[in-house]
Amino acid sequence: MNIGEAAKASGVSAKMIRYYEQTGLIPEAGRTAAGYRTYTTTEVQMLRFVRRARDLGFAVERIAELLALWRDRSRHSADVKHLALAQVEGLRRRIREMEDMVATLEHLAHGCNGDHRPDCPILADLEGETSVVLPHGPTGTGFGRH
Amino acid sequence: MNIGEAAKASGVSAKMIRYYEQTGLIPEAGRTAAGYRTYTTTEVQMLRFVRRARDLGFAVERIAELLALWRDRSRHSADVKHLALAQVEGLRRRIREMEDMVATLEHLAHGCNGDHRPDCPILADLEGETSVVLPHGPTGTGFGRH
DNA sequence: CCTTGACCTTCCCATGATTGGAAGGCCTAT
DNA sequence: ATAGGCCTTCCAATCATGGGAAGGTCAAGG
Repeated sequence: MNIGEAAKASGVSAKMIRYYEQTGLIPEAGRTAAGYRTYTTTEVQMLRFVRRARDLGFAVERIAELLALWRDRSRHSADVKHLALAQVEGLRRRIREMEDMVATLEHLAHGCNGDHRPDCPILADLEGETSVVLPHGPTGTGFGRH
Repeated sequence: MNIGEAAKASGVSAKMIRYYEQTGLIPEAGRTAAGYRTYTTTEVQMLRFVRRARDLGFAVERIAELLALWRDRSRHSADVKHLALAQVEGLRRRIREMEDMVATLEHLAHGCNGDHRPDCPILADLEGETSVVLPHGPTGTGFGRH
């Protein structure tokens, strides 16, 4: 299977397959006499693994760790779980940050008439030194506050 | 006021002030005879505006629009409000995507023993073609789910 | 007056993941 | 044999930010 077919079968673009190979995330593919990369179904499976992990928001660096565990048949599932939960933590932190932004923006937008007049508390907040930074309140799971 | 003081007063690093000037987000600063950039309190206020908008997650491109409205004394507050609510939309969409990831990861992690044994449904999911993609519900607001 | 240290200037490079394109080689079907 | 669709490598751009080098400037103190 050449790189185009592997791309279609795995959902990873040919460009990215070469990039992953170049950066060492995946091993170098075999080559035909003409220099074309060839892929086995096992390698396509690995590419799908990478794709799926990306879809779950894992950084490529973490995916390298996941792949190492995947290949290690004497791995401890605790290590895998730890990576997954660390990822959850990171996602939740970013979600919280964005929720704070949403809360602030909605608060400001609520006070804005949204008509033809120029007066606008949103701009007033942005320009002033007394900004309304809404903290994220006691909502949520209470996880990972630090 | 030179760039270092302006940076301290606005919360925008000197590096970023030069970058914003170079990319046209902010106008070119005045210069001393020796070539040092100088900043007035008005310009520092503009930098604070930019800083605050970044804190609310606005892309620099949007901030350019916000600054244009800020400067336009015959603006319509509706335009400002529209930008703010569009930003809320964008944030909510990204939050929803990440919440989907969290839900999937937690689902998978929940099924993982997390002990010394190698068996792990997380890896099984990543490698398989039958992935458990938890969808976010029927296109609601994405609220009230976790 | 000269040195020192803290500032400033421009220029280049790196990040992370991804995409785009150019120039050239290969393969297959007509 | 030629067309077109693949493939190869290399180079550049994205977005916002930081790091650092090489060199000029300024203020304080000896």
